[in-house]
Amino acid sequence: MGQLPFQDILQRVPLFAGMAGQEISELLGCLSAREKQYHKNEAIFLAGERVTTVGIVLEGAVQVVKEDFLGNRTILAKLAAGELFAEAFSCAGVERLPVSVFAVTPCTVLMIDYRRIITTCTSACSFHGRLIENMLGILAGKNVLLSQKIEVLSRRATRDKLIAFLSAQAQQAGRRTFTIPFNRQELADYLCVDRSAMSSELGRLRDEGILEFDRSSFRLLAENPQ
Amino acid sequence: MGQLPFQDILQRVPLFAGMAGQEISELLGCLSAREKQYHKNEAIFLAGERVTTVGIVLEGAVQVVKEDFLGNRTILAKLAAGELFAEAFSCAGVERLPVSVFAVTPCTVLMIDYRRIITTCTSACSFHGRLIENMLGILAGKNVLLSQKIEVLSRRATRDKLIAFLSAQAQQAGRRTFTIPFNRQELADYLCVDRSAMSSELGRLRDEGILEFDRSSFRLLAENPQ
DNA sequence: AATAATCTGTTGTTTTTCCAACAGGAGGTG
DNA sequence: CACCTCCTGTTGGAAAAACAACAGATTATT
Repeated sequence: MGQLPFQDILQRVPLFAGMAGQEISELLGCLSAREKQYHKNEAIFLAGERVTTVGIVLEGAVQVVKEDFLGNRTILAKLAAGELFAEAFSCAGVERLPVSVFAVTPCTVLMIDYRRIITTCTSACSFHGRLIENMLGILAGKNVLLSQKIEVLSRRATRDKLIAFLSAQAQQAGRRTFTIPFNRQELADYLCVDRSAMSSELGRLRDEGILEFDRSSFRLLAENPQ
Repeated sequence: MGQLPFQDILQRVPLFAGMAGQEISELLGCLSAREKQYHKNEAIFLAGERVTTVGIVLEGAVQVVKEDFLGNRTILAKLAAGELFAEAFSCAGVERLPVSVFAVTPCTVLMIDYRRIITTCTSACSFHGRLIENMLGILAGKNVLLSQKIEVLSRRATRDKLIAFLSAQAQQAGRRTFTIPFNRQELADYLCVDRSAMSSELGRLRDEGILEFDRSSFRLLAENPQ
């Protein structure tokens, strides 16, 4: 690897949190990490393949895409430099990749074999432990976010989705007044409901004295019975 | 620890996959795992606490519960012997537990400190590596399942939820004919829709020649354009 | 075999959501 | 300031889902 060409990016990758540039460089050698180039629109992974590698975008952007049996394509995520992909599938050892990954621009990707990550090398590389810890933390953190979203999406009514979401936000903030990281359209997308219907429902909740809001700042009013 | 009292259960815990009883016993010592007893209805973890331990149910059953700011309680999961809990929150290092865990029957729980898991002991215990690998696999597997569910729940219409779910099932089975692990009510619960409305929608899809079904076995018919 | 319990599909009514369209307000720019 | 764009709230009609209730099948139980 020698001089790290993407040092600035690599240092911001959560997988390498807590490591300095030189340490990352050593680690990458120990992991036999390989840089790969892709043309625009080229497939990085195709659904159905068996993958055992974790990908890190170093340059450009990639898209994670799912196709249903009717041929409908859904873009599940768009990843920029520094972001990880295929990590869950690799670590879980799924037989067939249920999604495809494409380069949306010409891009450079760092590929690391999952088995290299979990196999602690007895030799020098002292940061392997930290790597595994980071990986565990990343997967667990994603888990928490996904569970949180499912909890919200499990509510059938828009009203209940809003209450579930806002409750969670308040709980996270630790107080009844808080701001959300979404505008109305983004919130509607997150809740998977229609923006205008959601807006009406927010108005109704306000009229009923359950909450107050102004733009992205909210305040829950209903008294907790306990 | 000496003679493992819950050996049969421990051997079925995914976290200890690939280890024999004696090996698990050694490992538990190295991890300083502690058995704890709880009375019926006793709180094991309370929302708001900071947890750094992974729990494993050895005896009895526990419930994971979430409460929103209106005081509505939702049972997120009911866990039986052999099942893990709080692992994602511990590994992710969340500051405040967003859920509570209660004993629904008198029960015995094995508590393992997360930091003990990630810190490989240099000494004897050769299965520590496997433990970490298992943990990674568990978190990643859950990740895949949660993502799959979100993908389905993100569809607004019941029809689209059904197609997304059945497509995923077919893809997993590797063929167009497959059986699902749910009856109608369970499927409706998974999709978070009304059973009768879902049933009607299934009928409509059948009438339109998109799928065939009998009980829990399905067959997707629409020709894939590619 | 008879009975009970569960599961599934169907239907009509009520409620909710979606959709499209518009208007007021905030913020940015020339 | 005038103009533009983006964001938010509102409304009315169309569509979909929820709900309740029931009947025929299937499965389990006695």
